[in-house]
Amino acid sequence: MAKEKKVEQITDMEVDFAQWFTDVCKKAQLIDYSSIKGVFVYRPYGYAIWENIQNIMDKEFKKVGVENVYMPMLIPESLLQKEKDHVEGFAPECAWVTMGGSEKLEERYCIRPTSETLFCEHFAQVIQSHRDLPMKYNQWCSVLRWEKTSRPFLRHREFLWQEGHTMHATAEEAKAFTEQMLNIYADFCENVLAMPVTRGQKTDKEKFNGAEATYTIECMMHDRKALQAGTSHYFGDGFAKAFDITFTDKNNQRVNPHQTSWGVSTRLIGGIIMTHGDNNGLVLPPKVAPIQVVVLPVAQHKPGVLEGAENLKNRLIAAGYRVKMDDSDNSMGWKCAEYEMKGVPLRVECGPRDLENGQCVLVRRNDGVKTVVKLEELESAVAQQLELVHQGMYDRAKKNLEEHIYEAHSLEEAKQLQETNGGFVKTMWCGDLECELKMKEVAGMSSRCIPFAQEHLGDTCACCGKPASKMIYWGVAY
RNA sequence: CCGGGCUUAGCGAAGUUUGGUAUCGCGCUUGGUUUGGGACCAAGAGACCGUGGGUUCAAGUCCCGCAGCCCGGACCA
Repeated sequence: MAKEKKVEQITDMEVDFAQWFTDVCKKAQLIDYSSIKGVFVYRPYGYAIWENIQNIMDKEFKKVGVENVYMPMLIPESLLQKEKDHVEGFAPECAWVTMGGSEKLEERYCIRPTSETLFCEHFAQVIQSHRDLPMKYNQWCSVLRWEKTSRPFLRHREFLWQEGHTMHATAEEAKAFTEQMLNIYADFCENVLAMPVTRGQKTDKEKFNGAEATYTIECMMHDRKALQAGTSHYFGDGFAKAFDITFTDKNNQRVNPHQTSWGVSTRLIGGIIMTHGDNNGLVLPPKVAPIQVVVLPVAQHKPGVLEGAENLKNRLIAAGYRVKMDDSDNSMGWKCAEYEMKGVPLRVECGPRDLENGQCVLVRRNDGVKTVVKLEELESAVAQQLELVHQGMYDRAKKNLEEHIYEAHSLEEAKQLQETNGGFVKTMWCGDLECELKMKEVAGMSSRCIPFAQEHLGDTCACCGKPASKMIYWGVAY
């Protein structure tokens, strides 16, 4: 049976989840290590996933009026230091350019860890009037943060991302836009990546340096650890004041605009791997899979088989799918295992017996289910099966998320639940940093978010017993 | 950044204790037989043993530094 068959060379996830993850990244040819710690090579198959993410997401950005720009990679130290909280947060992990050719530079330049300061410098130049607002910019680029530990996709020193930066005339409009972008991320994760998310707000401890509020989408991986998949920040006018960004409003008053920023990174690919993968390898969501359908001719030396398979391939390409046909000399078993490891959502098998009967066999990657279809119904059957793959993946991930959210009313109970089950532990929380630190110390969990969908679990904080009105999710995070 | 383990062909390993001709499996190349779940036979190619020093007649093996990888911890929007 397809489902039980194991791909050799990949460590079982039940044995060692971290090793399984590394094996999948390497064997599915997503990524390669370079000679510098934390700096990775994105191989064609891995980069293609990112390109598909970019294409789909970029269209969503443009629907809400966002324009793409490109900012410099270098930030002068003096510019970086203009906003106090911001520089304090990022200084420890900045990398610096100190030499230009053989000359020592007068001022050192930081390689961007994020580009708020560059955008602000530019906004100060180009914003004059309320008629210039809102200004909604985004850039696709890489950033550099000198992390102490690194893992493929989850924590790189250099990683690919997009960072959106917008300026608005009023606080209300900026706040609303912050939430709108978070919802775009959340919908993208669910509808495109089949990854269910929890939407909520970060605590002050976890929020972005310099932000007034940070909103987040949190996902649960197959090993029940949490992954922050995207964030959207409301800045108020803090940066605008620090960078002297002003505009003349309708009443001819000079005032500061209100700002947002929001980003997702190639960490999303890590999320895909750990949400959907299994012991046979990668399982890719159909909408971003570099190969959506692989056509495998069976007994291809027999007359007519190769032509028949080629015909199916061409029809699917014409129908708009990303298709590959493998007519190499490798055995059928080898090919099946290969494309399972690479997570191709749908396999089309086409052999002499199938062609005689005017049919082919579709096999879903996520659950191994085989469907025999008439050749004339190929296009509609593929569309239907890909939809079922997406839905099956989403349902499984949703079940994993929902079944591993536990309710606790004390630190001890939270610790117990985390140790036995993993997942999210939800409690009431008074809002004090002390209690957040205590939870980390006692139960090893950080706060993940204060969900928008609040529940009333009681009247007192699970950590200190004082009155509490907020419900919060805790978890062990990547 | 702290502690532990590791680095030998594209991949996975043996060889390191006791210094003395670099070994095995998979993969790769060529030819042939195969092909409905990782096929088989035959002949080949492929390694400055992570890197820089040192000890020695002689270093994959012993000593010192550095880099990278993995596992914990701390740190991390």
